[in-house]
Amino acid sequence: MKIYNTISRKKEEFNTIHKGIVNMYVCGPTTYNFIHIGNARPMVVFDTFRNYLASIGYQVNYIQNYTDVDDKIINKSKEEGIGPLELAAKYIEEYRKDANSLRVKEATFHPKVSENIEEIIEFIDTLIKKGFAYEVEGDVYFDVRNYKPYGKLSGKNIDDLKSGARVEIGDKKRSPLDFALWKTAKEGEINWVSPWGNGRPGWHIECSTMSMKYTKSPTLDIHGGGQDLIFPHHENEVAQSEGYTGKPFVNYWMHNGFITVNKEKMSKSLGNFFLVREILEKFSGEVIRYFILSSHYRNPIDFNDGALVESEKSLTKLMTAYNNLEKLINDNRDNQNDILENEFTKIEEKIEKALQDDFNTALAFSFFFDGSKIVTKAIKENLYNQKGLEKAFSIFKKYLVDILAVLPFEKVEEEVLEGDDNGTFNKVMEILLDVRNMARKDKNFAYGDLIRNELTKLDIEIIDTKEGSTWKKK
RNA sequence: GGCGACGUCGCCAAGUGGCUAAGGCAGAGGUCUGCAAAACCUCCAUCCCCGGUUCAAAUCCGGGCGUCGCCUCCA
Repeated sequence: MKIYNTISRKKEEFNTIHKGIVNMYVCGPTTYNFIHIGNARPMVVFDTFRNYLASIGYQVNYIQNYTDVDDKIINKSKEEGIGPLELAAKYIEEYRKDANSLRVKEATFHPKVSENIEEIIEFIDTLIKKGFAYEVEGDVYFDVRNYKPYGKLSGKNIDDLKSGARVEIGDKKRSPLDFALWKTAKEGEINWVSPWGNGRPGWHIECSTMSMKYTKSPTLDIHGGGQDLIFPHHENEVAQSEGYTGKPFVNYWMHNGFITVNKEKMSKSLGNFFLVREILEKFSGEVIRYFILSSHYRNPIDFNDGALVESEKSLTKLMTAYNNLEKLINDNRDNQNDILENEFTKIEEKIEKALQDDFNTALAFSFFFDGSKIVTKAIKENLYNQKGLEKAFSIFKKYLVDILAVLPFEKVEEEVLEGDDNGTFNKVMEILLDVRNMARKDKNFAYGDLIRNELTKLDIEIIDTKEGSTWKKK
């Protein structure tokens, strides 16, 4: 297994600290809003990696935090007129709904900041005692100058950073690079009692504290997140964690690329984001998941409606093959030909090779398109037997259903036409189709085609199948 | 300005030294269908530019040009 490590900028052979166990931490959401498709990428990507690692025999201890104490939450809670923790709880619920739609499974632990304050205070206190942090008027800052390797993850050096750093008016920090571990509470803000007065944790400290607590280990095997977290968030985590333990914090740093819109980064501050909630109205979660996994996780992907339409079509192709296999699986055909078994043995090897190489999910998918072709051909030409079917089906199931989790899926139902309140329109359409089919039965195709053509002009498509005729809005 | 990533068919996207440069979408042709749709089959690129290393480069090195990200909350 090879994994690209941000800190070395190379693919490295993956070895865990404890044999057979992976301790993996991925930065979770700050829960003050619905999530957008950009937030969905790390969720989907790391969920998939977790599934894969489990499939090759690791016990994966997967931790994802919920940041429920934060400036943005405090501000939003004022707007919505409810308490910050209440607001966070509400959006955690919403987050879980979206995660569920995207087939992202629960982590082993989902620790919250508000439930780990005691540990955070202990962590900060130790940093002060070790000389890595200092207190000023109720605030506590990490002293970057005292942590020499600062910058090793993001490849920056302290002097460059200093010259470009923003100095805020009234800043109490000794150096502009120092970051807050503990913030004094402003009037009326949520706060906890600490040795430095009432306040709350800074942003970075939670990840260090909770990752160590829930893995019971000073060193993580894998720490993941979006590329934009490399600096300063992850850099700061390294500093405070290694300051605290004196041991390496993370063995493999993994960072996913961005989702862009018209080649521009999607972000809340730019306002060019699409909520997962909105997209789910038009496409199923599996389609979104396929869209994300059909590029390598470190590459940028550009989001647009067309891309999802394309993803849906591609996925439909795989779905068709999967359905065909499922239908025939109990056929008990006794045939000497073992083409499916042979081909799918080879396909599985290729898939494994792809996933072993820094989780190349895009490449893995391509083998399923080849596989689908083979399935179709074998069925059509009657060149299959029970063993072959079972082999092919088990490969589809293992990877597409369980690990990549994009099958089975259902297309999101087309909405009924505007202005249709109680199904009247659907009934009218039914009548129209009945009339047309009566005409077709009488071989009066001119009438039938007239109806079809006129409806086509209204963007309504008629589809004839053996079972009957249906329609959909284009 | 500092650091980093990337540039492969009309679009998306694998491939990082050597068989015919994967796969998907779109397009073309065909099978099927009363006609359509769906499904299925077939076809469709020498890799941004220039120079170098090598028996051999999309793949390594140098130089351009271009795109994007981080350096401020952000997945």
